[in-house]
Amino acid sequence: MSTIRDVAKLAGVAPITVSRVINDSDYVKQETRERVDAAIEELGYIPNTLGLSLRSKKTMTLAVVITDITNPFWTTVTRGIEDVAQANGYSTILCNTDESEDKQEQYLQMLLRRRIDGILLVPSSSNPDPIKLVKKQNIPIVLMDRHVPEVDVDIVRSDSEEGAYLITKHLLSLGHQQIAMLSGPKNISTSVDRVNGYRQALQDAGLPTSDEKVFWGEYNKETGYKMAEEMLAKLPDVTALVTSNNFIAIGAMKFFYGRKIRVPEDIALVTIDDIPSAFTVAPFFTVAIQSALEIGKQATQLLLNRVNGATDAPCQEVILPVQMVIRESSGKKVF
Amino acid sequence: MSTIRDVAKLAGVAPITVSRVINDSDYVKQETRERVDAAIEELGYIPNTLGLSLRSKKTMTLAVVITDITNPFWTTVTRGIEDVAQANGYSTILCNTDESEDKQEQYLQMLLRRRIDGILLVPSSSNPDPIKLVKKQNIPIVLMDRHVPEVDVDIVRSDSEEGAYLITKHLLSLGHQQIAMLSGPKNISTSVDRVNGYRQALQDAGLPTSDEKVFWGEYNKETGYKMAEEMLAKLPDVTALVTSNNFIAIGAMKFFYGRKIRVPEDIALVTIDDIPSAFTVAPFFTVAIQSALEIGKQATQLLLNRVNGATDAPCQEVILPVQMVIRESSGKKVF
DNA sequence: TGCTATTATGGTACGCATATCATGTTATGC
DNA sequence: GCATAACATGATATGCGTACCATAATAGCA
Repeated sequence: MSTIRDVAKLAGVAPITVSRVINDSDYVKQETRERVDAAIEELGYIPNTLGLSLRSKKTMTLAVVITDITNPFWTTVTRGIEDVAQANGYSTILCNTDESEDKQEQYLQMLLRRRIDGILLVPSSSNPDPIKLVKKQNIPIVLMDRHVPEVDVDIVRSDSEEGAYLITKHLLSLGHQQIAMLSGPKNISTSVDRVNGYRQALQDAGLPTSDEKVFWGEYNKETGYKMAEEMLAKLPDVTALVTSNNFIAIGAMKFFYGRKIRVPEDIALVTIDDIPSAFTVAPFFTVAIQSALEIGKQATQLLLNRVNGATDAPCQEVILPVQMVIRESSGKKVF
Repeated sequence: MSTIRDVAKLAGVAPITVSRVINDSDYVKQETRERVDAAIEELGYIPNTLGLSLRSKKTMTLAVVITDITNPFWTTVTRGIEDVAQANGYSTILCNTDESEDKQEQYLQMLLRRRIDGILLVPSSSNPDPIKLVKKQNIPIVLMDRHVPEVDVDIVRSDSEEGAYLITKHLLSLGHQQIAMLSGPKNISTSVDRVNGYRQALQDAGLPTSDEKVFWGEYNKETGYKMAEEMLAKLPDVTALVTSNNFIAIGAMKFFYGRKIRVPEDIALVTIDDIPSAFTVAPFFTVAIQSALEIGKQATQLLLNRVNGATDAPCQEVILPVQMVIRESSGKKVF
């Protein structure tokens, strides 16, 4: 692979002149420019950004660290990130942690070694240490979706608590009194927030908020299934269900389907996080929708402000509103 | 951010000694090692791979260029790639072209500039030029899923033709004679192959293979919907449908659902590419399943063989078998 | 004791693009 | 015709980690 020196030699100029032609950064005589362009063409020269990055201490790269690449919610966030990054001349590296702290740790190390300019992170747990490590290296970082205690850091997230509150209230307004919650992990803030929103709604309605109605699991279909099973065994009187994300909802649905329990006739079901329309024939779930694209865009904008040094303002928390969409799964009024 | 020289100074040794400690690459006295480790710790030193890559001409990075990050088929392929890459000490950069040739071109340029070690590409069209460009730079490249004419290049793909052949034959075996095909784009090999498989099955059954029964669209839900609509208007006698991928199938289903046309009672439907179980309550489509994970793994293995210089064998084409799974959407025997 | 093998450490140069400074040439204005 | 501005090109140094070569101290052995 040829270098700028090869091009220079072939064109009979100094390397710096080639650089000037490529970047259009200074006076170059038309005739020289043509000679250089011809040499570039002939050699198939492609500039090497490694040398440049080494010198400029800029890689023009942002890292995106998400927890589940198979969840369209995150790929949509990623799309938002890519759009804003690209528009500002930045590339992105996408890393998938599978909700594993170990993988997250490994990826962060790798990214720091590569001197990427900034990180967009969905933390795989509430452990603040990995974030502290990044901050210590003075690499700008913005969290998405989940907050983490003990660190001062920019974050863009949806109002999980409000979302859960809204959909729970919707169930209450339909007349349900026995409402259970199938939640995500205890060490992820969104799970906790959503449980809190659910509890708040019950409390505001003057209903008890017993711990036994809350089930903690993972953000996936399998534990959704298991939690629904467990719930039914323990609490046969439950008439409505709040699930903490789309996969849990599908898992629960699968369980009910297998047991010939009808949704919403036998049990009403609402969830947070929509199932992307590409996968659904007819939207069915009553949901609190987070605007994934917006999370990605705003987080990236925030990050770029830091990266470009445009801001050294104190860290901020951007909380985006959620939107409730009422569909079939929550059913009609029950009295 | 500190450098190896800062560490060296603090530990009172030469930079190269620090390098030896970090990489465990040569004799270092225990006591020196401890001093260096302490200095690394104190400064929070993280090695910079840019300098190394510049010198070694290895970035230990593979690029993954896919066409649709929201399609779980591709994210599963990506997962397979990541697994094998990671196991061999390579990182991956994921790029999403949205089926756009322009975006693909841009990404390839960017990747070449970064001197990534190899590329795993799902070509966004049958245009061989972008691939020729990469080959000209001597960067190993492996295609996935789709073949492209006029270039000698490694490729790992499923047997699309066979898949379409199998599911069409299944429809024939159930007694259907009027079978239409909703296909992907004309300039993507998988679409063409699948149409060919469909035609072959009809031909083998002694049925005509008229062009008007084949509809060409995009690999997404929207054109699936539109093609179904168009198909019904033009060919009301059709009793069964082959769709070329999962999103087209869902789009068609949505159309039938809106028109209260029952699948499979009123029209049978089979497709290629499964809908991942995470999104489905009860699997419904009769499908020809491609093993996405396997495509990713084998493609990466092939690529790494080239990258490590283990092989300069002629390019090969790996064709993986597809598996037919019969479910409800194809219905029962009709006579 | 003297000699080779092992252990331990350092100096220099390199890869690539460009910032900075320097120099030379042509055009412009009065 | 001369000073100044605009145009045009180049030499050198830099960032970071390590390959390569060199040196020195210690250990092992005859």
